[in-house]
Amino acid sequence: MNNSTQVSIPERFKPQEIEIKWQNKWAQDQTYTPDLKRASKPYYNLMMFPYPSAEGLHIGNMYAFTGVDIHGRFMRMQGFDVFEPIGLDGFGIHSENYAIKVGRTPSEHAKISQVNFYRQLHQIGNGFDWSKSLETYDPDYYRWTQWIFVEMFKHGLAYRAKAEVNWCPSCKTVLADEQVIDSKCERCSSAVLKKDLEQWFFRITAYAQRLLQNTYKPQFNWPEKVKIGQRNWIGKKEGININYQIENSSETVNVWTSRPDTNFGATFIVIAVDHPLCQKIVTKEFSMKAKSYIRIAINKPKDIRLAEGRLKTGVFTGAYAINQLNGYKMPIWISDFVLMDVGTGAVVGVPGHDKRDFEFAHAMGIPIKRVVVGTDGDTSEITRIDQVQEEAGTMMNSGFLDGMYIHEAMIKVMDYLENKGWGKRVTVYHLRDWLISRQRYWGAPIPMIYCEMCASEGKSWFTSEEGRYVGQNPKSQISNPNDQKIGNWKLEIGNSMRSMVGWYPVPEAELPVLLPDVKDWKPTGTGEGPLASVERFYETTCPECFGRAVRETDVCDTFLDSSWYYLRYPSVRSFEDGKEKLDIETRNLEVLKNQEIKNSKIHDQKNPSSYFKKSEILPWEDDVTKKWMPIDSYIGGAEHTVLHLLYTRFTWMALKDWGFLKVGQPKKAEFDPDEPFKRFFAHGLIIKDGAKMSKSKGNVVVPDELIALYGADTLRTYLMFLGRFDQGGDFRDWGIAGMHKWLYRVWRLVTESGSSHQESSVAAKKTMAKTIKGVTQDIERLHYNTAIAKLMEFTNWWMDHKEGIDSTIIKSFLLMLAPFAPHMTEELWQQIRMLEVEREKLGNDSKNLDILRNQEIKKLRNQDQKSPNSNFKSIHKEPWPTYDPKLIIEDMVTIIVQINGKLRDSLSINHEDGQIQSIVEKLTLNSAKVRKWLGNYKIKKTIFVPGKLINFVI
RNA sequence: GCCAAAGUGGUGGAAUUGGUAGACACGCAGGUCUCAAAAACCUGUGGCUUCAAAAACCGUGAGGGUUCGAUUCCCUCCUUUGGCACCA
Repeated sequence: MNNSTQVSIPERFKPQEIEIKWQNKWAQDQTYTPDLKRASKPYYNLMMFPYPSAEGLHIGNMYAFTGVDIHGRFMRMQGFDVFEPIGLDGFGIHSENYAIKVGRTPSEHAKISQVNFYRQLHQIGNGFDWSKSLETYDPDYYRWTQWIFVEMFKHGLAYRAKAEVNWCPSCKTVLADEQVIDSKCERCSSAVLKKDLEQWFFRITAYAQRLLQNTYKPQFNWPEKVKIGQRNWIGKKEGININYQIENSSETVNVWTSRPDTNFGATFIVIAVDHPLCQKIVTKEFSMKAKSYIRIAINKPKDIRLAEGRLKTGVFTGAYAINQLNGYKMPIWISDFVLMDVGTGAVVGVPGHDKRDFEFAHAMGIPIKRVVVGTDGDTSEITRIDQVQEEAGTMMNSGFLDGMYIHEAMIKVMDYLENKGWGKRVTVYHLRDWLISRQRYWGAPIPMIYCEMCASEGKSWFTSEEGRYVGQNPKSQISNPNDQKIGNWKLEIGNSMRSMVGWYPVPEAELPVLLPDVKDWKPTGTGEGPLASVERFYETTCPECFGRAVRETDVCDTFLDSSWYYLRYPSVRSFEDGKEKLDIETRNLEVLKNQEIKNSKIHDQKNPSSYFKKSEILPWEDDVTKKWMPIDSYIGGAEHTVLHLLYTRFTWMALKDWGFLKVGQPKKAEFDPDEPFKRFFAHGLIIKDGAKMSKSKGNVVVPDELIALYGADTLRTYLMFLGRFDQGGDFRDWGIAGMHKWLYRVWRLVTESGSSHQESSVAAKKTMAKTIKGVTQDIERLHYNTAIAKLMEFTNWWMDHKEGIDSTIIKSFLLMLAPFAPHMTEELWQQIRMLEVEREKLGNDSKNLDILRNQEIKKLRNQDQKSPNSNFKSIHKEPWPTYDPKLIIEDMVTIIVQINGKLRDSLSINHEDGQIQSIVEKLTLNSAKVRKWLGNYKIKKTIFVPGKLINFVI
């Protein structure tokens, strides 16, 4: 450039050095550790915690966490006390299988992967509060998971019932759905069978109505598609249960239908292969055929049945049910397309108005009756599937319903059936109860004890002193103002009492039930979990009669672990200052020691009132919970938008109903305290080469190498630039270098102009004002990709106008870049601040500034990280930049000139004139271009949008 | 089959409520600097017609509609992705 030897050489951009330095500084400064008790503007920024897989954190996790972190950093700069915790959802089948594969126990493996995950989570540069991290396999955590199970039980929401599992006869073990491939075992390829097992369920259906209703409240700030997902899953349907008398029998068949309006067209009944009536009503003539059909159908795996498509099979029972409406004799069939666990396990067939019923009737030669006329007016007989009339219409061939529109007929016929005592209106839900039991090892043991002795006497916890006490005073535990919403509490208890004979929850003082270390376990061959072969685990004494008893050996579904973790974060036990969190082993020992002490006291606690006393000891601190709940923002993957969120909402509601949860109350109606999340946002997925990343496809990208090469700042910014945060993006390796180039350019622009101190030009101020406005709006909407684009636009402008940019503008720019590239911006920010301090001391003696600057940078770099710097204030705690709205108003506007809606010219005009149609019209019509296009045509119409557009219609 | 989301240059993607389609980037091409290379910087880059410029025309999965004007709203269809699945 010039001959001067004094030109300062910009400091090289060394992300690896800078990043570690600032991560340490932030930790020392506790930049991201809010005072949970004293925070004045709490903002709980929650992200879905990761499932620690074998490979470690992958780029998809990093994408999600970075997006959430940017939101958190933005809110912090808006003046909020942001709490952003992280943890590990570490129980579950994948960890268990992987551990088996590498020959470790799951807990050994968990320790290794925990170290790896936390290392990776540190290096991505998120503003995590590391003093509050948790792991679901930590006894200190699952103690409370078990406590929630116990409370579910005590409140009648946990019960046992039979449910089908996948069973591999060769491995003698239960398989998860995902371990079944083409109805064969993933490990040994033998055919998978179905097996009925007694399992634990949570009665989430008792909350179905409330879970549904809340989604319609205006405060329910979730994306529409996620709301729809929740509603469809709950799947509320109004219908009627009809009891049909079986001819020549004392039995009746009970059928639920949502279309009783078409009941005059019912010509048959179908019951499930495992319906109890199968044993009772089949006539001798048909019994052989029926038995063989049932035997084959009952073991037919689900996917084989699916592969057979809509092909309808079935057997006639020989029995008939009478349709009371018209006396029609409906043959009763048995078929595998009817499922026992849906509705009443029986269907009434109306083949004229249901395609599936038509297929069945058609295949079996059952008569088809038309009872509805659609808009096409077709009243002919229905002989082809495309004639099946499922849409709305008018009734015919339906006695007293004839001529009515179906909706009117629906009400009339339901009233009629109810009046006659033949049916009863019933609302059903697609939602089924939550299956908690897993016949596995790596999970929280279900904290229940079964006592054979008590069972033989018909006793259970519900007949114990404590159980009776709670049972008599349900209201003392439930603070639910709208009780009918959760169903009849006493009834639930009643239901549980009957099926729970012999069962006792592990006394709270004995929790946690520790998962024993097992070096080698084998399937028991009975369908029980691996713990069933660990004698020292399952052998115990009955809390009631002190006789020999056994523990439940199933473990909890991991969805239970993740249904309450956000409640634990703010109350995670802090260990002594300066001490690292205890590792699992040490903590296990600690808990064991406590348990010994507890065990010795356990049986002193026979006084029922102690139950209530103990309920004061909770997994959370009331004051902290009240301050931070409900969650301000929850962001997570779209794949969890149904199950995880539904279970979480249910757990929250239950804990709240029982009075365990003290929630912050809204001042107006800005949020709903009945819901755990004020706002939920679903981010998109990162794909690679057009497909979701998965190990089997071999397209998993690991962030470590990329961070080593480019630094976390580059990777973060690149990931956020790929596409809109709610839509995900396609990861390509070659794009990241471009992002690195840009950040380096920013580095150079800032360091090069660091020593200049001229005034900003008006143009620069305007450009920055526009940038602040745009970037702020984009970040608020989580449109990070366009926010980055706007910052890039600014740097492009900067390149051409270096002389007009002062440190105020540079600082605004760095503040906006800070959430994306937190390390680099911190470094540059601190350099500028030091320089400013020095400049104040020296006055504007520019001669020495370059030298000074280099000295300061050296100082900064070599700063002893251990010595606290009282002057330090992180860029991440600085307020977000603001702008003067007056600067946004452009002097000149561009008016688009259209003729018949096509762009023909544009006109630059000053802002005021651009608002006035007559001026714009006059100027436009003067333009030669426009005159050429108008020719001799007459202008029929002129459309004018002030400041934007004028359109002549000719 | 049902539910949800999406389809825009060679590529990833932009385009508040309908108002300049392709912002920003990647890639590519040409250039400056250099002995050379890298880095950096500059210029160009939807298609088509054209030596070029200017200009016109075509263009947001396909077809139709509403409108002065449609990537945006409506209808039909096709394709892709995710979820559920014989749900009575």
